[in-house]
Amino acid sequence: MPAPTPAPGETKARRRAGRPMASVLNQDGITAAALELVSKKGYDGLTMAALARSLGVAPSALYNHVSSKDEVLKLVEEDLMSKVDFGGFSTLPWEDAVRQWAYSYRGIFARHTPLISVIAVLPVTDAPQTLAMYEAVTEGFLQAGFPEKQIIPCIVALEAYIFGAAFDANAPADIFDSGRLADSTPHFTSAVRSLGPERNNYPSDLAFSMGLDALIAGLGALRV
Amino acid sequence: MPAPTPAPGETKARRRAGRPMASVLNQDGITAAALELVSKKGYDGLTMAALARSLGVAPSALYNHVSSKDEVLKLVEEDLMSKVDFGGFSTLPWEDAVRQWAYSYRGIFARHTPLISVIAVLPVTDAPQTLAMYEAVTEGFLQAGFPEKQIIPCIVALEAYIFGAAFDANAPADIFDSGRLADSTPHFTSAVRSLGPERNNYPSDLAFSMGLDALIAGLGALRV
DNA sequence: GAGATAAATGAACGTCATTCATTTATTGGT
DNA sequence: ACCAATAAATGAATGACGTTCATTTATCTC
Repeated sequence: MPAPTPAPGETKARRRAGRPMASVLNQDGITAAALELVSKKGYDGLTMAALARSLGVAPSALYNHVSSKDEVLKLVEEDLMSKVDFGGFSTLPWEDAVRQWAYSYRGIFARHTPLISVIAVLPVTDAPQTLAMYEAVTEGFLQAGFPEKQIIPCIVALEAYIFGAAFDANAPADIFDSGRLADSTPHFTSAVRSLGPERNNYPSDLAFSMGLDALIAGLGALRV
Repeated sequence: MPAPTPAPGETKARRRAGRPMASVLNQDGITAAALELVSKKGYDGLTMAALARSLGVAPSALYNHVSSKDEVLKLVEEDLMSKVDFGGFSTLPWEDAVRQWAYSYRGIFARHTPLISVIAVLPVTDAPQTLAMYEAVTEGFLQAGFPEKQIIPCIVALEAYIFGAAFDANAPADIFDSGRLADSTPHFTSAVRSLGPERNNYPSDLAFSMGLDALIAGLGALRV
């Protein structure tokens, strides 16, 4: 069968007459509802059915505005990106700006780790908020004196660390409990115990701060 | 109805007689089959049905040996951990050992990113391979002169970076293509272009190397 | 009004992980 | 030899879930 060409001599269908039914739905509303749903029920509660119900609509209606659940996740991601604080890059010394940005970035995505697997592999094309962040960060690096060629690798490295740390922030306090195997891992068990008199003291925040300082110092040395 | 107490005067049911049907299945076999399935079909292809079929068995039979699909993922994770190369910690200078370990760790989990969200939050209790790795790494840090209290935070920071970088390694080459919005992000777009004459040159490996060097230098300064 | 348009509906579908009553195979005790 | 106990394996069923599609509903232009 021949391809269904959309009418010869026309690149697009002519919009001749008629307007649709007044829509209750749009991408902004869907995004807001998805965010509220996630904050109340977590990502397990974010189903197309639940999303539709929270909007007072049938699940299939959503597909007139988003092509898939993955697109909903992309919309949520973009919204979160707009909340990351990169303002320091135009006002603070580079080190402080990076720290502020990294803490804000990690803080936001620590509560949205299921998005990380999506983001980390998602092209920034048509993601205005994400691009706005990258633009501001890039400018900050330029003004701090980084060679242009080093900037993207630096950002990639920092983002990798931030995403990894966001996962960490959700680890349970007893993640390093060696249990029955404590005897066979004496040095590790002792190092864990040394963190505090309380058992199972997971050092997510301390570790983030230490690693971030190391990255800032090491990458900062690339400035000319 | 009263609780079904397992017989008064006995804490456990007496094992009186009888042995089971000869089992074709066990956790090792399930793990091996899961790994092979993943390497051939990816994590989308790892379903309980496909796993059962590759073992010549009904899906429900798996549940006599694992309690859930999540447990299958844990088994796979443990197997992968045993393949991470931490041997340098007993033979190489600390910097080189960390580098070798980090590259090996990232290389393995870059092909298993769906596991990262599970691992990062999974207690190490009863995970012998994982604990063996932590023990060796801890020993390496001790011998290099790190104060005991600093070691776990250092490992946590390095692991966060490694996991984040593993995601990155799977990013498409055009992830930084700003597309139609290139005009509104001039500095960022230029920085991306500066990476090479070819468009869309994603610097995952370069970034990993740079960030790792920074972390090694920064954390290494904590030695006494 | 007539006809075009897009949004919304509700009933499906296919894929999953998981449960459960039942059957099958194996063994030790009598 | 047989019986009782045990655990493995089966197959049918369940309940989510994302998604599709023919149909209906509401709105605007001509």
